[in-house]
Amino acid sequence: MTKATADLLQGTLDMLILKALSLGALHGYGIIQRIWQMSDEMLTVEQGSLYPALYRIEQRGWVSSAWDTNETGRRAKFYTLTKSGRRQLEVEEASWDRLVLAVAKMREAT
Amino acid sequence: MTKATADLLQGTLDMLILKALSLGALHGYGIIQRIWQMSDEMLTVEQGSLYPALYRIEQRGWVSSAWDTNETGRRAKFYTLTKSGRRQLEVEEASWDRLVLAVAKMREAT
DNA sequence: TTAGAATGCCTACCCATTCTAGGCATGGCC
DNA sequence: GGCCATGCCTAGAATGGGTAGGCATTCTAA
Repeated sequence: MTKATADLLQGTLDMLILKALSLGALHGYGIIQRIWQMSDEMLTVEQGSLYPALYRIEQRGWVSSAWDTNETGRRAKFYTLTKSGRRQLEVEEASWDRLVLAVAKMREAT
Repeated sequence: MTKATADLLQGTLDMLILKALSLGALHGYGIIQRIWQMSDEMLTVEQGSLYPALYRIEQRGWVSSAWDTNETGRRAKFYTLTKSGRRQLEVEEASWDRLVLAVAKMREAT
């Protein structure tokens, strides 16, 4: 997983994490890989960004976490999207869409 | 100009300012209004965000400024996009497009 | 067998940018 | 005269992502 991507914009990471978890519970390290794959290898999330973000997101009640073992038998902390998190994802996606639309309008403007 | 919009994402403001100025030189207060209009009244830029951003952008050589009088005879500081600023706008638009594309990929992913 | 890469978690600190909340001056309009 | 719009600016807070570490375990290749 080599790095070939630009930095994220501040404010997009939560949405990406929630989106990744909407496909099923996953541990932190796996979230990074899932975002990488889902985005066609365009989005790289750094561990130093992810773990604080997961903490933040859990505090807000959008995910819950539990230690478990993964398929290879290693201990890992699995995060699950909560109902509230699913709603939040919708909110953030809608807000993202509005911004993308607004910027598109700017592009068209003469 | 009532406020009916979400906050910008950190990192998008420069692009918006440069884009607004790509339609012609303008003073600060006018940039806010032009962004508001170009975006179909979706994007509100606060003065407290704009003026520091303009200072930053001028330091980087992307705009130049000069005091002048506007059409109503008031003194105002007019900003003009430089060659370097025009290039920067292209860079930021391309990077924006990449991010939008990557997020779209995330949306499609199963 | 042993070194290093990959997997997995975490923290402290830095840094950039945006917002809030003010201040100030001028001009137009009721 | 008073108020709103126009026009510029600043200080400080808050946010959140990045850099750069640390640590433990497991797998793989030399």
